[in-house]
Amino acid sequence: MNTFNLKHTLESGQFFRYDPMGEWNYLAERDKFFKIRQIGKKIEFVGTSPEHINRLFGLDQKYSKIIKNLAEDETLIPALEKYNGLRIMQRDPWETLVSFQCSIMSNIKKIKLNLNLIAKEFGKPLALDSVKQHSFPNPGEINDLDRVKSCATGFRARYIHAANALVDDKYFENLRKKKYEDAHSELMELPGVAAKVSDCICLFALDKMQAFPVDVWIERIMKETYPETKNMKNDEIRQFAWDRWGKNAGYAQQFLYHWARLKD
DNA sequence: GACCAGGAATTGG
DNA sequence: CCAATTCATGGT
Repeated sequence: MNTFNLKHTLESGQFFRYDPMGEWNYLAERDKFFKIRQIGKKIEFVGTSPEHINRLFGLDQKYSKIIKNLAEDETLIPALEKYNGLRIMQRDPWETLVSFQCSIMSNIKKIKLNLNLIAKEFGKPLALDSVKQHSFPNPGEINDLDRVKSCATGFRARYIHAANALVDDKYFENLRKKKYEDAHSELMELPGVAAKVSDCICLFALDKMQAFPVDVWIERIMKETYPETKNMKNDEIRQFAWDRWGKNAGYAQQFLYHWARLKD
């Protein structure tokens, strides 16, 4: 198997409903609830299929090729080495959409709280070993604005509630087939989805590996690392990223993000 | 570029 | 303990 580091991957702001318990990590996404651990190079999991694991953690990507390509940019090398094995996940698009609608003016801890409350409020009970969880509701099932508000979502509740009525799983499968630019702009038609949130969905759920979400962390680290971006606006930073890293821009972003958040 | 958004977490009393 | 303040971030 290619290089994979479970810890780096889970802790890099792509996935929220996971709980470490001893060596194991319990993960919930949509109707799946499973546990996974990594000991040395060995990955073990219970509660889902190898296909799902390969897909979710991007284990079928040409990782060494991507890293080798990014390493041509010398400034990335420290991050590439330190967080070797960090993968871009390929998640369920619907839960990813709601996750990043929740991310507006929020933080990882609170996003996690919001998603678990939504699952508890609208999903079905699940259990593995003696650990309890809830499935994430399907599109169309988050259909009561007051109950969405009761999940501590605040002003985001109306975004989530409105998007819930506009999409279904098929909508996302169609987006997956489209090219990045089209998928990106279509997603922005949804309430609570502007460029950044759209890029997160493209990158983490729709196989659009050139997507380059620019949040405050990326903006900061880009301007520190590449002085020529100092006065750029976010969409100019994205263009800079594509000029520099092309189709691997998404991976560059993920390493930079993790580096920016953990370096100090 | 300014303005706005709701709640959790933390601090101060 | 409760009240006040801080924190954190992206959409419009």
